[in-house]
Amino acid sequence: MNRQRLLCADCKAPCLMKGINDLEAVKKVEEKKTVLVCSKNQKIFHEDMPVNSISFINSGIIKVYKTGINGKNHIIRFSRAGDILGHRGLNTEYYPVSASSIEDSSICLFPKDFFITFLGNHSRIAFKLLMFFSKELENSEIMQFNLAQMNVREKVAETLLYLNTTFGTDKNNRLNITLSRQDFSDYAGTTKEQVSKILSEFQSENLILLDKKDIIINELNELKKIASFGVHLS
Amino acid sequence: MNRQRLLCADCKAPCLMKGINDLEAVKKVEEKKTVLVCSKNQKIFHEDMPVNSISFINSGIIKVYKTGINGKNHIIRFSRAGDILGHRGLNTEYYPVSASSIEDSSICLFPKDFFITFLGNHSRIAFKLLMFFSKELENSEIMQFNLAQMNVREKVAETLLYLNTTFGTDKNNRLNITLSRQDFSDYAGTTKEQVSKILSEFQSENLILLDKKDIIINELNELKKIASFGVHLS
DNA sequence: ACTAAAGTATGATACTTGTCATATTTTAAT
DNA sequence: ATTAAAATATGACAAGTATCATACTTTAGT
Repeated sequence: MNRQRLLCADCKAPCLMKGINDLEAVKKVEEKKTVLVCSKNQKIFHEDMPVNSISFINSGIIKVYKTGINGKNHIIRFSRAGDILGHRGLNTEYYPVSASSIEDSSICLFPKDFFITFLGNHSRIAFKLLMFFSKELENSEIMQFNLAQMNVREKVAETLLYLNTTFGTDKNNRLNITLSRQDFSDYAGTTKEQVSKILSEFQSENLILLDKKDIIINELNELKKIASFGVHLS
Repeated sequence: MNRQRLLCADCKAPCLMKGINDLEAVKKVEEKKTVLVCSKNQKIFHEDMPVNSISFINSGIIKVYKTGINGKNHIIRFSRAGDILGHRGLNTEYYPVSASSIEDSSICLFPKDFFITFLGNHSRIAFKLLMFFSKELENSEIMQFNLAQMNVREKVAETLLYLNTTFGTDKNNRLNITLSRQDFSDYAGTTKEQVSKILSEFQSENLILLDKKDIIINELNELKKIASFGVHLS
């Protein structure tokens, strides 16, 4: 792991700290930072753990979820480079959700107290964060709507659209994220068997192509039609 | 309507502007305020309307919802005196949700531009707002979880708990809010018929009592048990 | 007080979805 | 390369839920 890459000043991830021209401040931020490098399937934090830091993802993909019964979790979002992590710990002593890596990842941690003080001294960043929260809330409310009103086929189509928008595809329309059926269903709001069935269905309709663990999107517009009445995440 | 009651300085609603000791600022806020008095079932704003103001509810109850198909909406929340309304318009040009009064209500509107400038000049209030958004996000994610994982009986129990916590009851345990079966189901994430059936079921189990449009909560603890595996809104 | 309209309750039915069982494929370790 | 373990696919079935039809109750307007 190249430690050099994780200096705030050179960081390529679009984290919230970005855009501070005050080099003095960047240096202070740098000093307070801890870098966590973790492999696939590591737990970053768990519900009811005390919140000590607010973090930004430097690389990798993290799932944020609530643990349900019988190992059936509900995944709130998949976060990637530049995304903030644990921000909901701002107003609570204990995490209300869990987070695990689904790929090898590196994460920059800032002590919560420092982060809050920093916000107090940088109102532009505080405002940026406020706008970010507002956007997050919008997405969450869209998720509510979709979970409440879509049938399984629509939910699976909508999840494909979400993954396509959030992680994109390579030049061959291959999704830049690989999920287990379980993770897919925990996000979509159904079961792993239903996801298997519907994805096979989509494949037989030539909307997608299943290649090992990868998914290739053939007919984005058709998928959009299927999830058409839903509101889409952005 | 007593216009006097709606002076910011005397306002009893716990709105976000509260707690500013700077009387000069309060006066400025006062000047920018428009008061909207509306009767039951009035639309306050609708999806895709341009956002001109951020508001606080002075009295009454407002439902905030997304319109779905066949008149089946999804209600995001019921807001009451002191709650902020249209705050999601902070980062968007157009409202992502609709809002309607379900009781006679009065609402204080502040121009969006003024509100944003005001936040810039009062970082403590901006921070309060940030914490509020964080809390809202938490509640929304809990809703996601419940919509994804609860069965109908659990959803109905959970909705009763939500109404009980949010609006409370009078001394006879009569809920301080009256909803149509349709609104109830639009919040719970099911149909009006299912709500009728489950509420009847709860009544026959002596957990609640249905009295005209009112609901009397007899066994709060039993309802909590039914929704036990769910995470509860606070 | 009467009447029409709206809202609610409830049973029957059909459809959707989750669960279970099993076969097949993929992955990872030796 | 071989084998065991894990993940996935798929069909059969059961359970849960939505829809529809209809009766009943409540509300609001005359």
